[in-house]
Amino acid sequence: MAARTSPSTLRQAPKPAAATLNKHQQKTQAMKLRLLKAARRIFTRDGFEAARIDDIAAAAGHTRGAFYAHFKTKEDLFLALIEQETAAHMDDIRAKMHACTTEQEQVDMLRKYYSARLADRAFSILLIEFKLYALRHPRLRAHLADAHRQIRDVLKLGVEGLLPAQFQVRSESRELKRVALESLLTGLILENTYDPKRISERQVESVLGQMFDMVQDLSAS
Amino acid sequence: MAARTSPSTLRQAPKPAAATLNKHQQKTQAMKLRLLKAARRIFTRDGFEAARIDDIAAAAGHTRGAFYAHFKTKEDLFLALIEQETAAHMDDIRAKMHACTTEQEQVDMLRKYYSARLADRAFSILLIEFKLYALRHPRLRAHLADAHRQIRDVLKLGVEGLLPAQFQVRSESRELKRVALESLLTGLILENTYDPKRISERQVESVLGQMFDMVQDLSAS
Amino acid sequence: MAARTSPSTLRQAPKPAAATLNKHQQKTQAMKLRLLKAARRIFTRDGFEAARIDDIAAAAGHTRGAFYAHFKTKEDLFLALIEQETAAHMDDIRAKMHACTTEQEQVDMLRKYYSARLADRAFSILLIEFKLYALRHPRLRAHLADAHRQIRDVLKLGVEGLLPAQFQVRSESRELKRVALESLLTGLILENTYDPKRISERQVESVLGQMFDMVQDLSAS
Amino acid sequence: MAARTSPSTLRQAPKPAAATLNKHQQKTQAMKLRLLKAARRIFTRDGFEAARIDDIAAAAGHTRGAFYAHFKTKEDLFLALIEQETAAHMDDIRAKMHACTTEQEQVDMLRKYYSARLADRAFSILLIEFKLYALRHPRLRAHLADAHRQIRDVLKLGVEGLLPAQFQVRSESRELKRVALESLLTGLILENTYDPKRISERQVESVLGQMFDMVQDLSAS
DNA sequence: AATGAATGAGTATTCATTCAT
DNA sequence: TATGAATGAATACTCATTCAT
Repeated sequence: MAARTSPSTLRQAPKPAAATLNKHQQKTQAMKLRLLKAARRIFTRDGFEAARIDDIAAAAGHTRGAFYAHFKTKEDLFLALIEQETAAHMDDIRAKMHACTTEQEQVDMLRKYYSARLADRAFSILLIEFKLYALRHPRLRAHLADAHRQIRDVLKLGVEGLLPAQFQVRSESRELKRVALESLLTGLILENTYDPKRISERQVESVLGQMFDMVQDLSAS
Repeated sequence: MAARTSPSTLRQAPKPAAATLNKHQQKTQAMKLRLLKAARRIFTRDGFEAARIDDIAAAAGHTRGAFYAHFKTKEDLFLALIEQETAAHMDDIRAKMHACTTEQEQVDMLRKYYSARLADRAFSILLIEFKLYALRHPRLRAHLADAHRQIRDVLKLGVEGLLPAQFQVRSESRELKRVALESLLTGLILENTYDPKRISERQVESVLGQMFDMVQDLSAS
Repeated sequence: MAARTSPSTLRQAPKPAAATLNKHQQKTQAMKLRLLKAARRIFTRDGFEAARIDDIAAAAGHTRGAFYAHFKTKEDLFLALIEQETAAHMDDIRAKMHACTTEQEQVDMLRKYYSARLADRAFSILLIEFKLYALRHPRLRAHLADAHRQIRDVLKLGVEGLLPAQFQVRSESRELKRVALESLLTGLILENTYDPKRISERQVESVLGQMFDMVQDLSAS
Repeated sequence: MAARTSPSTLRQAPKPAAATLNKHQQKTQAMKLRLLKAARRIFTRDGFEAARIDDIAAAAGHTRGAFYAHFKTKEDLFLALIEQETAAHMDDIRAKMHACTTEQEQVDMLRKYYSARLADRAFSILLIEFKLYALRHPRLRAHLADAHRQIRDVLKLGVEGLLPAQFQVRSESRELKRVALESLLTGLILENTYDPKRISERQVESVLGQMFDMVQDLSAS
């Protein structure tokens, strides 16, 4: 019956959760993770639209039916994947933040983070494709964007307060800067992947780094 | 029939071209243009994959058959359209540059140009889709990127020397700045269209404007 | 498990039956009845093909597994339901017959019975669907028709002798009249449900009533 | 593009119609008829729901695509088939009417007509199934019933005035009698096909004949 | 050049049924 | 007996492309 994957599914109350899982639930959880792993592989390889459920299920060592026992639709799976990825990113940032002692270290860490996403361009491109898909399906767009935003919001809470001063300004302004950097990153990755001769990976990194430094001067409008 | 539209098809030696065309050729050329115009409308409305040949042909006042008499495939039409549009954009910039008398006017013109593209977001999105399509079809990617670059290069020659001082630095640096701004624009348009609640059109314009001003400080790497 | 439900399953030797049932068997029997009740609701609501096992099981307060512990297949359940209902109808008539004291009362009762079936059109339609299903599955048809007829025959015995004079003629003739009226009812219900504009419920009742009165003149052929 | 088959498609203005058809149109018409013939065979063999478009197309010597060039959907095809059959029946009645000299002959002819439909029970059963299908798809029901009614109405016009006196009463009453007889026929055919032991074909014919005679006394309600 | 009939590839999803617990 | 994860069969319809005129 594939319970609708809510943003919190994978991040339930930490205490009882993992501990309380009986054998059955553990198996279910494992299967879900296997499917997500397979989905990431197939989605990044073929793109969201071209990816076939059968391929994903097979990549997870099962058949179609198993997939539908865990996810309602292909979109649902994609959202779950985004959530997982976003959560992993957030956890990563959080961990690294804790390891920083000075504010400068934190700034450097964040710059590195954006640069690092270049290494995972396949996922960034997948995200672009998904947004395009949403745009072309108006009835879904609002719903998907909401779900997407919700995922970000829920996970962001855990990072709050850990960011260095210049990212602490008004929340609104902070978010705007983040969007600007992410959009730039998105655009650069697309261009670099489409035509590496026009802009190389090194150049993308350079532009991104400089923009990262400039962004502090951006004023919310 | 339907010769594969090469990048130069629409931009042949200007002088003999129109003159030498007999009535038959003129008719053919007119039909082709009508199809391209229709294609622009349908492609931006529905996207590449969802756009139907029938709709495009109908929008041009004909049926399928007419389409196939002028273009080999849907992809071929898509490519021709992108090429035509890219060329048109470049021509547009060149023309406006010529109309500028002071350096400040030129800077203002360029800022306006970027802002203006916000108004034609449908085409920007189609361009994203085009690049994504190219990425998912490796055999085409290199070819398309080359053709695309070639168009830009040919047309850029006419713009050279017209740009204001701060855009004149090393050509390489100038091109990098342009790519950075375009990428930012692309990313922002995508995000704004996908989720206007995350970043509004006004905010996109603001961010873009500020980046436009800052970009002079970008150093080529 | 789940023994194929034979026509006699629910009508075993009355005496030892209920008495001999131990707690376990009683529970089982109760569950079975709950499932049949749920099945009636779902089948009449959705039709045989569209009805989902999950819905039926859920309507009975359980899950799939419980269903398969009691019935071999969906078809098996369908058959059991038809059998139960047919038996119930016959029992109903018999009981009401007993309650009649004059011949006129009996005739009125019968007329009411036919009218009443209009109120339960959902079941009449399900019965049509059942017969159609049987027709499309030749291997089942003969078996089902036999079982169906057997039920009628067994239960009819109890009604014999209770019918008013004009229904007493030769049993063969009586049965023919009954079939004619039932067939007319079936056809009218189907048409009225399909297109109430062609024949309204009031008209159905009127036609049925007149035919009921005329039927005495029907001669067995 | 499969023009929506309107009730008049097959019965256009008689004079210019057949004559004006050019080779192309004649071919198209022939293909359509071939598909209808195939549809009748497959539909009556497998039933409406179970019949596969591919099978129908194949039976007509073509592939799916050819089918969709002539009919919008399976339902559309079915409606076209009903129209064709109804038209054929009407034509048949009309012709036979003309051949009658006395009123009594006409009544006998009509009685024979109803009896004759017994020979085409497969089609009657198909009609039952289709109505059931419509019932189970509420969003379609009204539309289908309307289309169905429209077909009957259009074709009925041609028979008007030809019917014997007792069928001439008020049109409303006449229609009700017709529905009653048809419903009875439907119900009897279903029962006879489901269980020939309960009511034989001979008995169906007998019952039908007697009802036919009685029907004159039916009063519209 | 243009028409339009014909081809045929391509797939997410539902659900009855089974099976391990 | 009951659960629920997993299996796998089954199918109408769209539309780019081709081809006979």
